[in-house]
Amino acid sequence: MTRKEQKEKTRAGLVGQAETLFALNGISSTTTADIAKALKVSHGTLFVHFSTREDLIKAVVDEFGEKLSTALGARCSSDLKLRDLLKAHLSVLAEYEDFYMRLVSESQSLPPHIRSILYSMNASLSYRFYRAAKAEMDKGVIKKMTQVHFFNTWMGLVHYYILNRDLFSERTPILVEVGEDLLRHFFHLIKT
Amino acid sequence: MTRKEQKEKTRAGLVGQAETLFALNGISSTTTADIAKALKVSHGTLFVHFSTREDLIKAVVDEFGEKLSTALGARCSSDLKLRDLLKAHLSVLAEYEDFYMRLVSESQSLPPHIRSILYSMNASLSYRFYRAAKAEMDKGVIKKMTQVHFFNTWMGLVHYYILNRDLFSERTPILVEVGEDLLRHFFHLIKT
Amino acid sequence: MTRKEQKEKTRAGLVGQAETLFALNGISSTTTADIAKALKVSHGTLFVHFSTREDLIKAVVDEFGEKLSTALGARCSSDLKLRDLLKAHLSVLAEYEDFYMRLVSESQSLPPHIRSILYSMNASLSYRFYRAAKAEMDKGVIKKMTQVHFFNTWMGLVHYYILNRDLFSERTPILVEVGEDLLRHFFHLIKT
Amino acid sequence: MTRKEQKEKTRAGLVGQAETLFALNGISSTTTADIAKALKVSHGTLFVHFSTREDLIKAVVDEFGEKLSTALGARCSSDLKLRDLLKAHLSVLAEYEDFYMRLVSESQSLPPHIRSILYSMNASLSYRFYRAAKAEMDKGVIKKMTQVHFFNTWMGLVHYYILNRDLFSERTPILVEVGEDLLRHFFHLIKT
DNA sequence: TATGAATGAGTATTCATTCAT
DNA sequence: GATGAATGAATACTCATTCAT
Repeated sequence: MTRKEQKEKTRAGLVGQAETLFALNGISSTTTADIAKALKVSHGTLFVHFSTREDLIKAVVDEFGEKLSTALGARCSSDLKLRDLLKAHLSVLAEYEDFYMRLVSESQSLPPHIRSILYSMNASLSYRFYRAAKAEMDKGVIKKMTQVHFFNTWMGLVHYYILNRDLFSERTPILVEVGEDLLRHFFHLIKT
Repeated sequence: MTRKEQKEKTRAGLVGQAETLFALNGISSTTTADIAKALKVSHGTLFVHFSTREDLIKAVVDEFGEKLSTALGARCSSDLKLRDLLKAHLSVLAEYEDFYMRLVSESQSLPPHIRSILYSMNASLSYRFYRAAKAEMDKGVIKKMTQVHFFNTWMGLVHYYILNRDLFSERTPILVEVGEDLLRHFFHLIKT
Repeated sequence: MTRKEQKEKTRAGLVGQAETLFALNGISSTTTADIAKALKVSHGTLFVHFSTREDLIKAVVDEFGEKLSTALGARCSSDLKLRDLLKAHLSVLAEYEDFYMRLVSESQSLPPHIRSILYSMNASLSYRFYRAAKAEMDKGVIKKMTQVHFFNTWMGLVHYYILNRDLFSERTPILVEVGEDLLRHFFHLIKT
Repeated sequence: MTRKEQKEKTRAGLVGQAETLFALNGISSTTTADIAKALKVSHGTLFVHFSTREDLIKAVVDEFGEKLSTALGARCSSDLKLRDLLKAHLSVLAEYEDFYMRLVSESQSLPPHIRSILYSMNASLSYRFYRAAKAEMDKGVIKKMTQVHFFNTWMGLVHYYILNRDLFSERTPILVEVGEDLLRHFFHLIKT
């Protein structure tokens, strides 16, 4: 039992250190040796747990997806209003902003099966947001638009702030800094 | 003179080949050797013209900024209406979409002084767009908002489509595929 | 007793799996981990039974030598005629041809004390063959020659076919394919 | 010119050192780092000249094939008698015996396109030998047999001595030690 | 005794950069 | 000024072996 626990601990440690270093220096500039060193295990140990660097990256992204979706689930009762839903989204992203930024920024250079994790995270998000938005569209409070348009507008804004954070503030997480403003602007856009 | 011309020609050739390869395979996965080979000059020659790989990247981005701004200037008389201005923007970006996508996507891993070139490209753009937008805001046709908000909304959408192009269409340039739709949606958002 | 039996069983299993994998993929490209995995025991277990990879190889070769010599013994009454003896030799080698090929092929890269096992296998073989051959030499049926010459000629031919089997047939074991022909040719050579 | 010469010199040096080390320690246990070190160039330099370890091995084997065939050509006028032809063969192999032994011994673990170099070396040899042998068969001096049988018998004997040289003498090259004896025995076998 | 997680010294290969010609 | 051979520090990955449980 202790044996399995120890293994899990090391594995989790590797994933954790990887996430930290990825967030700090970027995914592609973090080496497997860096990660092992950060956890103070031998370089070879990393490959006991992940047969490939890519495998480790996948594990990190997978875990990140879980974390994000759990955190979002915890913060959202199902009958949340649109504004609160988006606010929750921002606050969750803010919490993991450093890594999320790297993920969004480097997703192009990640293998497709890893990039697709990001996509599927967003698919369920899009659906949830639109359900809340639809209610308000029907009430005539906000403009009618398709689910894709709605989601792209929101994500476009959020990602733009994240990817260009050094343009907007030196303080981080940027989403805490500009979150209120972003939300207000978004609602200004979509209200009828 | 011929000496200087030759030198300039080689330098320009390197910049050109670099841009092509960056667009094709990404900036970080293009090696200096690839670039020299593409121009059929020796690997060492590249370092006669650029003391560092980073220097070359900077030159490429610089030149790209010029090209973009020239192309935009050529397509825009100063009294253009907002819609035509944005349409022109899209058509210029579409023309250089492959490289622009790499630039946006990898800008995080580029050194700050290169990333800042991107920013300054956008600064003048933002001003121009807002001048045209302001006219329509004053007429009450579109919602009032700050220059920054206006620009971020537009760029957020454009970049989101570019960075996730494989989500929206297999055809490229994506901005030609979805340009009309994007414009329509953007005006739907900002109209009063 | 059960303890000791279990231990012996594991040890034997390791030797068996090793032989199988050596035959299949070659000795030097089979890892200790592969072997343990094939027997479904832990990697560490292997080193409980054999303190070194080399030790295991030695055990495999030892056991193989026994097996070969037993099989040969079973097929040969002591008063066998030369032709039948050689035929028996071929049929025994054919049975274990895959591993035998690896052994002959890689023996140069094996440590001397392992290679010498091969040699001692052959020593008794040589003696046996020569005794049968001597009888026929005395009768004047086959040419007179020394034991070493006789044995080298036979083994040279056999090994040449085995080591270059892909040159002679795609079917395996090669010794079944060409055995008849080989025997006929050998007797053609040695007959007076 | 000096430039090209220098390059060729390094390349040739690498091939030469590789051959030496391959002969000394075996092909598969010689690392690219060993080879570079032996020539006192950096490890990276090796990959300027050979994009792959396999490429280098191929070059070594190719060059070896040339050398062997040249040396054989030099020693053989076309109207040589069989005995002199085989004697020449032995003396050439003796000269390069160490490497030849490794080549024969490890050919099984070499990629097919390299192994095929060995085969094609032998094909022309076989033809040459048989032409000389045929003449003597027609005269009734030696036994009639097919080209393949003739060649296999000879090569089988030669390779057997080479591969098991430590069995026959401590002195090397073994083919010098036992050459006379081998030839005499071979002719004893084939004479009518 | 068996386990299996951890080790660490390799291994081939890459690439921006240098420098003698 | 251009060349291109050489460099060497990295890089991901391998594997026999060890050792605490």
